Amino acid sequence: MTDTPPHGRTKPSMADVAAHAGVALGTVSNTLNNPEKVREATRRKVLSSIAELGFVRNDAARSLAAGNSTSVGLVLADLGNSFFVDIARGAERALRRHKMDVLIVNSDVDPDREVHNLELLDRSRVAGIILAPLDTALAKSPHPENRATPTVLVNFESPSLAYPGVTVDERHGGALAASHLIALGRRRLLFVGGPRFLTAVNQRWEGAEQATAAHPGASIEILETRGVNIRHGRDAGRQILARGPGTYDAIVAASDLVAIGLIQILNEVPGFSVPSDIAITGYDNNHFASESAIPISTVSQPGEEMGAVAADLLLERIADPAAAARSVTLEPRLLPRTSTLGEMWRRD
Amino acid sequence: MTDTPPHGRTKPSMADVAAHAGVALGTVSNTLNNPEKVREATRRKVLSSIAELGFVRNDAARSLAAGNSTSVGLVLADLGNSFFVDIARGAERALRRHKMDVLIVNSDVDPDREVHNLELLDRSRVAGIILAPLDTALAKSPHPENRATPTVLVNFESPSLAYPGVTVDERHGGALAASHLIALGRRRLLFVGGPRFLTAVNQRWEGAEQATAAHPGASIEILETRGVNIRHGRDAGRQILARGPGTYDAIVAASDLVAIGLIQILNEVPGFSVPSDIAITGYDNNHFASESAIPISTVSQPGEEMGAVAADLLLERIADPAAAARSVTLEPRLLPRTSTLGEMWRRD
DNA sequence: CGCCTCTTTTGAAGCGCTTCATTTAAACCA
DNA sequence: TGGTTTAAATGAAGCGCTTCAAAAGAGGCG
Repeated sequence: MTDTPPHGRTKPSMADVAAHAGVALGTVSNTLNNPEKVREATRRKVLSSIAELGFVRNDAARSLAAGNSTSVGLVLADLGNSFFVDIARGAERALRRHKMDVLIVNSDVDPDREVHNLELLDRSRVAGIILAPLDTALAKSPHPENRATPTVLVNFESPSLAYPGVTVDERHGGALAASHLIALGRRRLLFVGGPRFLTAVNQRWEGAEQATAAHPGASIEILETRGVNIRHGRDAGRQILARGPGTYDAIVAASDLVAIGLIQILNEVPGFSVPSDIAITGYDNNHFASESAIPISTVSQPGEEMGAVAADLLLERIADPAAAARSVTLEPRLLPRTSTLGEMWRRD
Repeated sequence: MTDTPPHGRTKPSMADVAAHAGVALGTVSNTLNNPEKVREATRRKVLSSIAELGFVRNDAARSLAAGNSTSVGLVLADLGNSFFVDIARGAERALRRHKMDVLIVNSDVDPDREVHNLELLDRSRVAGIILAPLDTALAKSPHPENRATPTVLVNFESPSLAYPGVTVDERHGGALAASHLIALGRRRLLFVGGPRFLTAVNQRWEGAEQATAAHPGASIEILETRGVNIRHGRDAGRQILARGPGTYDAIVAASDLVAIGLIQILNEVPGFSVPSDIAITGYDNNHFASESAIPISTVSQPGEEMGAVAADLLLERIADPAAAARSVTLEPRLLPRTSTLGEMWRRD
C-alpha cells in the first residue's frame, strides 16, 4: 500500500542511498570506506538511509573500481578428504585476521575441473589463490609457470619453484613411522601402499626404507597397492595372511585408511592380534584414526598449519609479487597409539 | 629485452586485445559471447590476440555490466561433515549442466560466520545462494524473511516458508530404523542421541517412538546425550552397561558416530556382542559406517540428491523470483548391514 | 570582521565489460 | 550495374563503485 522500498526487488545502489540521504555519492562511499573522513552527523544520516533502503554494496563494482579484491580463492583437490578441509580451515583462520574472505572451489579429484576452477578464480579477480592439488595435477594447468593471479601451492612443490609453496616432509614421516616400530623392537617391516607413482606414497616409502637401512638387523619390504583406501588395505591384508602370519612383525601403512583395512582383516584371524603380533602405523591422522576400535598410531600432517602458512605466503606475495618465491617445509609428527603401543596407550 | 607483453604483470584488458587485433572493443566482446555474430576470419584474429596477450576476462566487470552472474554461492555449515560435502557435490553436478560455477564458503559451525558468509555472497552478487545451515542457525540471519539474492534452503525448513527448500523426512528415518529392529524381533529399544533441541535429533526420536508405539509388545526409551559424536556414543555405552546388559536388545542411534562409539564400548564386554545381544542402527550413512569393523546399519540421507534438487529449485527461482516457494521433502533410506543383521550381511 | 587554515563534501573521471543503435561492408537480385 | 537486403563491425552509453582534485564550509585568530 505504501511506497516503502519494494521487498528485495531491485537492489538499491549507492546513488539511491545518496539521494535518500541528501548527500553526494562520494560521501556514501566514504562513510563505508573512510568513516573518519565523514562528520558524525552525516555518517549517521547515511547509515540510516542504508539500513532503510536495505542497501548492500556491490562487490563486483567495488573491486572493479578499486582494482583489488578482498577474497582469496582456495582450490581444493578433494573436499571428501579431511586433510584438505584442514588446509581450508587453517587458511581461513589466517586470512580472517586480515579481514579477507575465502572462496572454496572443489575439484573433486578431477584435473580438468582443477584447471577450470583455476580459470574461474582468475576471471573473478580474487586477490590471490591457494592451490592444493592432488599430487602432480598442476602439470595440466594451462599457464603453469606464469599465473597472473598471485598463487601459492600447498602439498605439492612447483617443479620450477616459480610459486611459493608449503609442503610436508614426507620422507621424514616415513622414517618416523619405521623408526618408531624399530624402537619398539620390531625387525621385519612391511610397507603397504601405492601406487608408487604418487609422489607422497613414494617418499613415505623411501623414508621408511632409509630409516630401516640405518638399523642393522631390521629389514623392510614393500607391498604395492592400487590405492590408499580401506578396500586396498583389506586386499593387502589378505595377501599378507597368504604369505603366512609371522612373516612380518610390523607394517608401515601409507595411509590411515590402509591401516584400518589391514587391521580389519588381520584381527579376524583367531589367535592373531594387532599390535602384539603385528604393529601397524597409519599416515595422515585421519579423524577416524584415533576413533577406531583400535586407535591407530599415525603420522600427522599439520593440515591446518599448512593452510595458515600458505595464507601467510600468499599475503606476502600479494604485497610484493616480484619477490622471490619462498617455500616452507613442515615436519610431520608421530602420534603413537594403540595399534603400536597396545594397552600402554589409552584414549584421551 | 624485447617488448613482449610483460610476464603476467599488468593484466591486459579487452581494449588491449581490440587494439592488438585491430578491431573494435565490441567485436572482442562478441567473439567471446556471440561468436556466431563474428566473421570467421575476424574471430580467429581476435582469438589469437587473446592467446598472445594472455587475456583473461574480468568477471567482476562482466557481471557488473551484464547485471548477472554465472556463479552460485554455497554456504555450508560444516565442511568437516561429509553430509555437507555430499550436498555440495550434488549441487555442483546439477549446476555444471547449466554452465554455472559453485563457490563454497564454510561456516565451520559458527552462526556468526554463517551470517558473514551470507553477506559476503550477497555483496558478490552471485546469481543465487544455496544455504545449508546447521539446524536453526538461520534465525540469526539479519534479513531472514526477505533476502535480495535468490536463496534456497537445504536441510532446514524456512519457518515462514519464504524460501524454497529441500529437507529430508527425519521422522520417517527414525521410524525406518525402529521398524527394522522390531521386524528383526527386537522389543526393548533405546534411542540414543541429543540434545533434544536439535530439530533433526528430536524428529528422529519422534519417528522411532511412533513406529514403536504402533507395535504392541515393543517399547522404546530415550537416552539423551550432549551431542552426536563418537565420544557421546561411548559415554552412552558406559551408561547402558551400568544399567545392566540385557536391559535393551536394540538401539536406535541418532548418528553413525554415536553408533560407532556405542559398539566400541559394548563390544569390549566379554561374552556380549553386537548385534546378537544388542542390534544397533546408526544414522547418516557416514562414509565410515560401511567401513568400520562391524559395518553399521544406517539410515541414509540422500545428500547428493538434496544438493541437486536444491540447485534445480534455485535455478527455478532465479528464472522467476516471484513464483511461490516450492519445497521438496526427500525420503531417507534404510541400509541394513552387520550391526543389525550380523553375519547375514557381507560387505560388497 | 576579515583572512587563512583545516575539515567536509562534492561530483566527474574511469575501472573493464556488455549492449545496442548506427554505420559500413558484403551479398544478392533483377 | 545499381539498388536492396543482410551480415559484420563500430563505438558510445552505462553498470555501481572508488578516487581525487576542486569547491564549500567551519573554525581560529588578530
